Parts: sequence; C-alpha cells; structure tokens
Amino acid sequence: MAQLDPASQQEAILRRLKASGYKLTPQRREIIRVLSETYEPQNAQQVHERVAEKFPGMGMDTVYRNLRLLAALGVISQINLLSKRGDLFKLGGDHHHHFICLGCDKIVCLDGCPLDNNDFSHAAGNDFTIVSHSFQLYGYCTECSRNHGNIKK
Amino acid sequence: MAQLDPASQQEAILRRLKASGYKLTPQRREIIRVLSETYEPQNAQQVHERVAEKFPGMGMDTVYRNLRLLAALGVISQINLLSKRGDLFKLGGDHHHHFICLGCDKIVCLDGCPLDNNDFSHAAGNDFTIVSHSFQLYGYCTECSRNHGNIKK
DNA sequence: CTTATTGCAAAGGGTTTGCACCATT
DNA sequence: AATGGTGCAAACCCTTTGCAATAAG
Repeated sequence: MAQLDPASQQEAILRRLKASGYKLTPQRREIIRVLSETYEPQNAQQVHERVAEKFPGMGMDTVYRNLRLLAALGVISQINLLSKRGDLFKLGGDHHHHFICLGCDKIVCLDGCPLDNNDFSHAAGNDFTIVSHSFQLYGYCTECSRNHGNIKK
Repeated sequence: MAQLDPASQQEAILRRLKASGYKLTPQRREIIRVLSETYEPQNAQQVHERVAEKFPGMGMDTVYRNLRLLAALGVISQINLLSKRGDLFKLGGDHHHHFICLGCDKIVCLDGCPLDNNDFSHAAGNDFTIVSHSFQLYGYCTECSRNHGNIKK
C-alpha cells in the first residue's frame, strides 16, 4: 500500500513501456515525470504546459497519444467529469475518487475508496462482470461555501 | 416513490416550465415527450433523431438549448461518461446510477442508489458542502462476458 | 405587443488522424 | 536497418453562440 516515490514510480513505468516494445523518447519520459510529480489530476493541456517548458516544440497531439497509451496500459486513470476542462488524467496506482467544487472547479482527491465492486455485482445483473467504477462528489469547497456570491453559473 | 406515467410526467414538466415563464413550443413539447417515453439515457443526437421525425427542420442547437434548460431546472439529469457518445440525458425524478458495458457500450440503469451524500461529508473536508454525486459501474454485460472475442479496444 | 424561441450559420474547444520525417532500438 | 514516435496540419465531433425572423403568451 506504500506509495512509491516519484523517481521509482517513473522507473517502473519506463521499464514497463520498454518491456512492451515501446520506445523511451525524451518527450515521453518528461510526460511521465510530470505526471509522477503531480498530485492533482491534470488535463491534457496542463500536462502539455508543463512538458512544453522543456520541449517547446511539442504539440498537444503527442500529449494525447501518450496519455492514451498510458491509460490503455492502465498506468494512468482517465477521469471524465461534468466540466469544461476535458478529461483528466492521474497516475494510477492508488484507487481513489474526487470532490469537484461547483464554484471554482477545484478538484480534491478523496482518501481511499469506500466502495467495493463486489457490493454491486448483483445490482447490475447476475451475469454482469464488473471491472471498475467511478465516483465523484460535487459541491462547494470551503471558500465557495462561504462566498456564494462568486458561484458561477 | 411511484413512477408517473409518461403523460402525467409530461404535463407536470410543461406546467413547471410555464410557471417559470418559459413558452411551450411544439418542438419543446416533443423533446419532453421523447424523453418521457424513453427509458435509457439518450444523447443529444438520439433525441434529435426522434424529434426530427416530427420536425424535420429542427437543428441540434434547439435540442441542446432545451436539454440545457431542462437540466438547469433539474427536470433531467446529465450524465458524463468515459465514452464517445457525448453527454447523456435522462428524465430526472428518480436518482439512480448506471452500468456501462465496456464491450458494447450498452447502458443499464441500476435500481436506486446505495450512496448517501451525508456519508461523505467528512471525507472531502469539514467545511465542504456536498450537493450531489455521480457513480458508474464499468464492466461486461451478459452477452459480452460470454463472448470476449468481440470486445472492442 | 412583448419576450422567448427557433433556425441558420459560424465559431469554439477538446481530441483524433494521415503522413512525412526523425529518433530509438 | 527496422520500427515506433514526433510534428504539423487538417479533420472530427460535440456543443455553444450571435443574429434575424418567428411564434407564444
């Protein structure tokens, strides 16, 4: 259950990529580095901004291609929210969920996960195989609760 | 807890719209009719196809404007999934969640809701106000479980 | 008659794709 | 040398918006 430090995390991912026949380009390494050093889920644009500091020439397409690859490998998880920010990505080991502030769009990671897929195996249908779930809380954060005038529509 | 029949449901919504100063156009009535007679969540395109049978001239923009209005009034709920189908909409009274088949994209409504917002009030932060949540199960439906060869990537 | 709504067309934002060139293995 | 990746540009898809004409109240 222990969380790996960013460096070991990166190495593990790079090893895994190489083992699957993918090449380790500098851009890809940097994308992985950025993801491993970030705690909040990022959208493609945020990842791009950070990576572009080192690789100014890089385009969004490379970010998307890599995020898609990493998500397909299960290395990062893709989160789809009722927001304008697009899908978000987060390095995957620890399964958890998010609170999304309806006032300021802030996203807060929740500790752990209170849900068990097995609890729902009958809810869907007897022969359904449940492999994952997603869960989000929506509401107002401390600042926005205090200051309801600022809530955007 | 009893579910209204489609006709009463439609009337209730129309009354509510009129009470709030919105006009009851034929297109709007039809959109509401289609939603009330559909059990699976629909995306804007599906709604448009059904409504266009009666109003061939109608554009997607009118569908979107109405869906947005109905969602803002809380009459329908908007669901945002990890899929290419765009947001889905479903007539709202009953709060429930969905199972999404990773094999065929089928969506199945789950009975009721096993989650209580109050259970999570502390999980996010003491001063956070939780107003709603969303929850989805992902997996394989009966047919797709049986027939794993068909699973798309 | 007033105000909301439609229809049209265009724009916007996120994401994907084809292709030639380049880098990793 | 072989295979994958990047960069660029264009395409796609879903959704939103401005505006003039139209319809509901």
